[in-house]
Amino acid sequence: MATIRDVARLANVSVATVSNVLNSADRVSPELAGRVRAAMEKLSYTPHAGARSLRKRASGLIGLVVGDITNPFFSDLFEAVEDAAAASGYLVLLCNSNERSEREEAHLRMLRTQRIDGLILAPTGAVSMNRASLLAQLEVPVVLIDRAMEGLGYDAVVLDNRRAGFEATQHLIACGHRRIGLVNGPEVLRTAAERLAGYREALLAAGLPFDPGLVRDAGFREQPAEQAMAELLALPQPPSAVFATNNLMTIGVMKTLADRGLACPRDISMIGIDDLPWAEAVSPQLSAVAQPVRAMGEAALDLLLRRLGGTLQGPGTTTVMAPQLLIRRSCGAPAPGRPAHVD
Amino acid sequence: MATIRDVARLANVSVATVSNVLNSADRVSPELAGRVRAAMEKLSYTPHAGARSLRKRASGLIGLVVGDITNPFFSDLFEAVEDAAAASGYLVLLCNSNERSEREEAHLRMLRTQRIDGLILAPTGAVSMNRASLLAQLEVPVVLIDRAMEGLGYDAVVLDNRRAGFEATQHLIACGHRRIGLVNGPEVLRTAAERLAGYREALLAAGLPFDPGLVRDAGFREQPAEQAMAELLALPQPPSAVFATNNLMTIGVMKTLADRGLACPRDISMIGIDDLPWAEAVSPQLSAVAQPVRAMGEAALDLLLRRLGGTLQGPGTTTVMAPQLLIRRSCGAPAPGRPAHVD
DNA sequence: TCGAAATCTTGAAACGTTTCAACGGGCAAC
DNA sequence: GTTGCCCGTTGAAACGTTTCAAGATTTCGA
Repeated sequence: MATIRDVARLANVSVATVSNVLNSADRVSPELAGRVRAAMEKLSYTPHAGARSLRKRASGLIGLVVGDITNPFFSDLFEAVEDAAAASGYLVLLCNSNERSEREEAHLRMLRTQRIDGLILAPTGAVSMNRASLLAQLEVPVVLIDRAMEGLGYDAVVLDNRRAGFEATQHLIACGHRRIGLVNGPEVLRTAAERLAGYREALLAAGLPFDPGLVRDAGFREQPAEQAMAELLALPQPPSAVFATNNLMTIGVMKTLADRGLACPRDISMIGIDDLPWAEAVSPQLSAVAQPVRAMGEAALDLLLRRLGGTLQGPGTTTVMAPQLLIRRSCGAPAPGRPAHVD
Repeated sequence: MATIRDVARLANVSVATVSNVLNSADRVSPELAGRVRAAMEKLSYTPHAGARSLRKRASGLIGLVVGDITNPFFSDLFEAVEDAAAASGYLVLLCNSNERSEREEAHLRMLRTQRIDGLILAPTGAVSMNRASLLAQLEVPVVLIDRAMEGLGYDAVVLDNRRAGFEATQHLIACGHRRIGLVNGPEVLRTAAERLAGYREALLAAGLPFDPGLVRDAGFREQPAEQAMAELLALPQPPSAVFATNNLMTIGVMKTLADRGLACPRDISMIGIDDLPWAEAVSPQLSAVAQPVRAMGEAALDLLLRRLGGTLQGPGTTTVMAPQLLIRRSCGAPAPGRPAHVD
């Protein structure tokens, strides 16, 4: 494979000149630049990223670590981040921790040996001390997404979880429901706690009682959500609507409904947080509170780039993004501007 | 950040020795090795991948380029490849071309700059000459997945597409259908052509006529599939079942059905290629011909590693994987061992 | 006890870049 | 015609590793 020396030799210039046309093109005269570019073309020269990163002390790499790339939220996130990063000349290193913190830590180490310039992290579970120190050792800017980690001083981009919980619940109430099941994540996680708070707030605002028996912790996972939904249905007085606070649990809930032959909104209504790519492909089309994933990814990368560029300094900021209520047909209300669904 | 020199200094040995404990641990005496490891620990030393790759002429990086990471097939594939690669000490660089060949080519250049050791490629669309030469310039082993590219001599891992088409169609026929719509990809792609061939073969085997009016090219994409399904429904004599040859088109078809308020299998039956994570969460649960994605990813990586290790030599081989028919409830046949679905 | 062989350790070169100080030549000002 | 400056170009050092030949030490057999 051709090196920069080969190019220099062929173009009859010094190695430094070739490097200059690559990096600061204006420092070299048009004539030489032309010769150099021709030589590069002819040899189909491609610089060696390792060597470059060694000398420049910057790799052009950005790490993105997510819990489950199979989850549409994260794959959309990757897409958004990669697009934005490419526009700024960065390459994104995706790490999939499978929601296991050992894997996540192994990945962080890997990213350190790659000398990434910055990291976007969707932390899985709670913050161990171990992980905090791994992050610190990275010695690069870190932006948290989806879940904030307090006290570490990192920038974060998160959903307005309280509002998401509020709007979903409020919509259900507006559709006439008074007993609303909540399939939530573990309350030790801030996201789950806030979504629950929003739920309670909407109940309160409508003068409805809060019944703890209607809320279940399904760990933000699909299987437990199936189980949780089954429990809710087995209640002496089951809810007439259910609200699942993430997409995995939405699927779990739907599975249980499908198993029982129950249809929305005929038998029970439902709404979830996170839109799903196939939400409009099922009958009835699924209402949801969507996260602005793309915008979140872009915001995170923007924060990171500003830290890298030095434009942004000081303690970490938290960017809160507004959820978006998508009214479709799973809660009994007609979608705006469309005739009601006839069963 | 600590370098190998710092470690050497602290452990009071030479740089070469430190390198030896890192690479060929048995070449160094237990005592020194202990000192060195302690020093590394104390300095929390992490090697510099760039420098290493520069010297070793091997980066430990494997490229994976896919058309759409948002597609469950590809995100599952990434997961499988990453798991297997991690087990062999490789890091996977994921590139998402968004099904645009310019992006794909940009990515290939990027990967060359990174000096990847090998590439797994799910080619988008047809093979341009341009891309063939980019691949050649990589100068590393390449394994194709999902779609083979003939004449380039690369290893490939593909589904037995003919059989997938055959089994899906046969199942529909077994459920009593005689007019079966086919929402297919463009026949210029081998995968689409073969799936069509399987469809025709099943028809033939059952003594049913082949009606070209029942097959549509929806470009393997969702939107066109919606349209195609609408056309099929508008036929004077619409099909009683439809077979979509990938997951995106399955969603498109379902959307059209949902829009029309049509249910499976009550109003029309359907089956798709590619299983979907939520196939069991919808009513009725969706039958499908699944690709063994994990096994395919592992096979591809295995091929790659064997090329890298020199165990595998000579012209490229093609590994054909068997599809798996998942009978659920969207075609009217009762799932085995379960009572029929009552509507 | 000596020499040879085996084992461990190390200095130095090399990998492909970027960067920086220094150089040379042309040109304007005096 | 000299001085000084600016601009484009370059040689060489440095980045953090691995590798290899050679040096040092130990082991063993004769």
